[in-house]
Amino acid sequence: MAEPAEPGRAPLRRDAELNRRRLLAAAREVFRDRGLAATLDDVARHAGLGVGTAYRHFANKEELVDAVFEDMIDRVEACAREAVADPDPWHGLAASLEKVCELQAHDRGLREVMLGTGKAAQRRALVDRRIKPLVDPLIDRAKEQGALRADVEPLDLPMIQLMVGAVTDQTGEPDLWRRYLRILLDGMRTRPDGTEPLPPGPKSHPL
Amino acid sequence: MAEPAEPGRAPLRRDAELNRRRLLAAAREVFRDRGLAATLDDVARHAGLGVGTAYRHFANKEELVDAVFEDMIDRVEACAREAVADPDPWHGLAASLEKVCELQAHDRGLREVMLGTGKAAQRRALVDRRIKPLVDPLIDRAKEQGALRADVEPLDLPMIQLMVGAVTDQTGEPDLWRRYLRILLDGMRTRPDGTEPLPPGPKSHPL
DNA sequence: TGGCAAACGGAGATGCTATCTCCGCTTCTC
DNA sequence: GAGAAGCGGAGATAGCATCTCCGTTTGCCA
Repeated sequence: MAEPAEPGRAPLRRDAELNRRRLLAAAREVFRDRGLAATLDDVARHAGLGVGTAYRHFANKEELVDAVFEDMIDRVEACAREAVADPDPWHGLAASLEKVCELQAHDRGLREVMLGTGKAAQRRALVDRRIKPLVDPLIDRAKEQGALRADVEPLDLPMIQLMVGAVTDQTGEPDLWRRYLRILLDGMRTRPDGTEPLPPGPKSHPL
Repeated sequence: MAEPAEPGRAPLRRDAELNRRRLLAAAREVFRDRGLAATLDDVARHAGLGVGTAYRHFANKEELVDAVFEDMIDRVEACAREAVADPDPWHGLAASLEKVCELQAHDRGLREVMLGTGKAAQRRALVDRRIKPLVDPLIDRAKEQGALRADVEPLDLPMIQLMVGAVTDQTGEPDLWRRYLRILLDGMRTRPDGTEPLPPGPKSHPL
């Protein structure tokens, strides 16, 4: 009567269902450590299964990436919500960026989804649609508070992520990003001594 | 008697010498526009020559990249020297970064050499060895001047370039980098209201 | 428990792309 | 004008990722 697996799919044999989960778990690890360029063969081996099995469950790699990516969206959104709840807008904004950057720093696959081109860009757009409504008001509040310089725009935030992600990608140092995020945050705070206005921001969506 | 071409190489037939130059010029353009991933075949076609000719002049792509890269070093160093001559240390430092970032922004091949891994990293190290002695004193002077925050380190500069390069790479917008370089520079200036100290910098050379 | 459908495994077919070679033909040079 | 130097570009070679096929194993239910 009950459906142990997702609905809309004919129920799998017990071993098949187990293997499906194994594949998803393996994919999460492999994508996290080696990025989206990993092959389905890699994932299958890491799950202790044959390639054929992988291809029975997922028609191709994209499908598997999509499946894994569901998780990522939730984790990213959770970060944003948590940070948005902060009563101090500036602190909330900074914390929000820090959270997301931290997620990215530990997960190469996530970085590639958040910063990449092609399919990755479409996925990233999906996150944006869920995150933007949460974070945009935070930006306004931080400006009213006088902490965030007035010429910062919402689209600057993904660019910050991009830059910070590049640091981790290139160096492999797991915590170095914190230093440069701090510099960027300090650069976005209003200064008592004023600043020249920022050069123009992204024309449309930057990624 | 005179050697019209570089010394140390048996003189080439006139047409061969011309083709060699054509190849170098084509390589500069192709690498600039399409990055180092372009093939020797691409370069040859762009030069209006056959692949065979390309391989007679350069044993492989690496050799060609090295040849083209000589130019790049000189241009980058020229930037640095020009900016170092600035009497105002902070302004000189900022201008120096801006110059290099501008070069990078117009040249995908240069970006890949400056920011890439593998062979590219070794080449980039070569630039560093020539640039660092010029720029390091500038950092010290800018700190003494009180404009640059004291916890900035020399190795932060290549990281800035990295981040700024990532902006251009991802967006393709040719001037967007200016905005984020400005934010980074503002983040590196000392603030009248003080700042928390920066998280630790790169352990060794970051790239 | 027997038997059959479902699922598995993994070698290898397929397709793609980049690197580099080879040799008949062309162009310079003396 | 003859011999050497250089050219062109088809195609050999190699590497790699995707996905298929089918003989074998496993779970399921009567």
